[in-house]
Amino acid sequence: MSKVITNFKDKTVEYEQLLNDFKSLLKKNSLKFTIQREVILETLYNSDEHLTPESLHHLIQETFPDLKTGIATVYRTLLLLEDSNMVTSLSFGAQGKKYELGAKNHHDHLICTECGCITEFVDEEIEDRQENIANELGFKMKDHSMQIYGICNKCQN
Amino acid sequence: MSKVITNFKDKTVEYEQLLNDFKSLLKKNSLKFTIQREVILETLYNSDEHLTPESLHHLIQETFPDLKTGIATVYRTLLLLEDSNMVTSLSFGAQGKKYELGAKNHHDHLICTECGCITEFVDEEIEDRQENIANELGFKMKDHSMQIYGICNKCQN
DNA sequence: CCTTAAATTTATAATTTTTTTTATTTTACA
DNA sequence: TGTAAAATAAAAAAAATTATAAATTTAAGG
Repeated sequence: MSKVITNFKDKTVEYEQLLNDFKSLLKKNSLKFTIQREVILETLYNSDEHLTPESLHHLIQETFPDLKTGIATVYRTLLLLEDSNMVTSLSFGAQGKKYELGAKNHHDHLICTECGCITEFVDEEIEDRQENIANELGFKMKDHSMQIYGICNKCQN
Repeated sequence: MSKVITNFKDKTVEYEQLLNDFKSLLKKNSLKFTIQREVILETLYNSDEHLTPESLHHLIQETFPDLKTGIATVYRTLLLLEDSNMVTSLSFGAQGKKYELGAKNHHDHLICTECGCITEFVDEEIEDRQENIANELGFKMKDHSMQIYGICNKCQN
């Protein structure tokens, strides 16, 4: 049975975990933990939206007006996070590329082509089947993403 | 049972069909059928790659050196084709947005994160389940896309 | 097969997005 | 702390995308 996502986990604990993962990752690659990188991770975590580099940058500037974070740093950090599979990027139709935190919770997307609204869901049957398909084709699965495009309830009226 | 895509259909007949669909679409919207639009459709059809606007433009210039097709026309036409659901755009990981002909044949993607190779497949079970999920959530499904990321057979060695 | 209005095209400019550069600051660690 | 390595901001550069205008092409009717 598929269900719309709701998140019951303790946000604080979950974020600490995520932050630790990030720190380990950096250390492993002799990269440095900076306030900018933390702020980017934290902002991604606290946002329920799917963010473009630009909207993420705006959000950071609003939330942390004192820290002058450059757009280039946002790009660099997103690339880093994406390379290490901590964030995923998606491109929905005509709109540009958007990023979201992968580790936060896995889910797939229902995207309304009319209003652009996004509903997240997870479905065990599909999850299982994907694993099987990868195996069948000699593929070692790491991750996946799925989008269903259509018209949402509201826009059908 | 999922299977890797192989295409047995008569390419010529299939393309004619596609071209007719395109012409109908244009007529319905009082748009004009131009040689540039045909060339773009044809090039998309003949390519097995997933093309960026730029690579599509290059390919067209190589294949039809006499026709000076501008990059802006490629963008405009891709937008038109995308709006009318004849092509789909996808963004795989760090790479930019890529376009492929939707009507050609529907399929999902297995993407190797090591070498970037893409295997296409289709799986009835997943197709059906997606339809059901959309219905369950009051969504009128139009299209979908799915990507499985992992390491391909070759790169596992 | 002409004529004509509407749409499209090219070429170019303008805009937007992304990446690189450089001088300066920050971090990790001895 | 002191220092080397790495990261940052700011600015410039490069790349990608979109808009504009003059010229060309298309579709449709006579």
